[in-house]
Amino acid sequence: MKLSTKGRYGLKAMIDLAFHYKDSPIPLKVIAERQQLSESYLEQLIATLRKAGLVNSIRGAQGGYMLSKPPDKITVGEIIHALEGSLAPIECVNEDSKVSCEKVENCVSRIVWIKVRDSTRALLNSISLADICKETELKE
Amino acid sequence: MKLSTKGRYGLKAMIDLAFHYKDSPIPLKVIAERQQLSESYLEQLIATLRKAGLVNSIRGAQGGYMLSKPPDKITVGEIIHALEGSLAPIECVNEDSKVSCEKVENCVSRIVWIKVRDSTRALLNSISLADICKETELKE
DNA sequence: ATAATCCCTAGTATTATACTAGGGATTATG
DNA sequence: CATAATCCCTAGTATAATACTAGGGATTAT
Repeated sequence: MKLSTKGRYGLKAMIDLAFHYKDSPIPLKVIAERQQLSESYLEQLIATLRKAGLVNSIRGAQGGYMLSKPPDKITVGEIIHALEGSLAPIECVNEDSKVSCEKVENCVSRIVWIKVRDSTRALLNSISLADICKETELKE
Repeated sequence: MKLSTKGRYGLKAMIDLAFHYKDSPIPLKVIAERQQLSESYLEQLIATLRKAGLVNSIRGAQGGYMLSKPPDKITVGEIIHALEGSLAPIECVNEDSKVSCEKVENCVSRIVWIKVRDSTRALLNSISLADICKETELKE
């Protein structure tokens, strides 16, 4: 039940962008330094986020990345879904996938995994980047 | 965020044992056949469950396994914890582990993972094997 | 005595993760 | 217009985890 570094690092990068939402485009190099992540690895993660429409990029000198929407319009759920795929804890309750198990109808444990999927999804969808920024500022 | 086969198969085996709680010791071979799982792999999983005190075993002919407590006293949370370890989605919010991140104090995303851990834990601890048996019977 | 069972350890194929490396395309700036 | 700063893309690779298989020993009902 572990999240991979894709989700972890990607979320960190997004939170970094949210904190600097007003500044404009932040080069990946800066994010990588601030969050202590490998730049070339982060490049791959942010490519995924860009394709999912969560960040915009500006190429060339003075370019960089920025959120595609204000921080209160982007949820952790969207970010994790883009990076890690479905939140389904097992394949047979993954709606994104076509693979379905023939035993679905009488699978005894299926009920449990649907509940886990839905509860995690509801929780992550309820937290926006703005919420995280707010909570973090309060602590300081 | 996927569960491994350890958790999935192990839970299936436990549910199987719960359904046959009144019958006496069920040999692993029978569980493996009913649940369509590899017997020797299941052997390793049930060893973990036994060490965690969730099942008892009887050796020799006519032996087998049985739940150590009635199905309403065993939760899915206990089973998954035994098989998969902590439910913490990332290491730094895993209380079982000694490894701690020095950046804990000002880690922006930590808050999120603590919430995920706690919500999943609460959910899984609230579901007992008896609950699953009940729900499954209702469907039939 | 035998067969049915649990119990234990070691090995192994496959896959996923977490990167690194290298080079091409675009654009602001002097 | 040259250059440096940036994004963009693909391919490779080391490590670790997963999901098993295999083989044999210990125990006990019949």
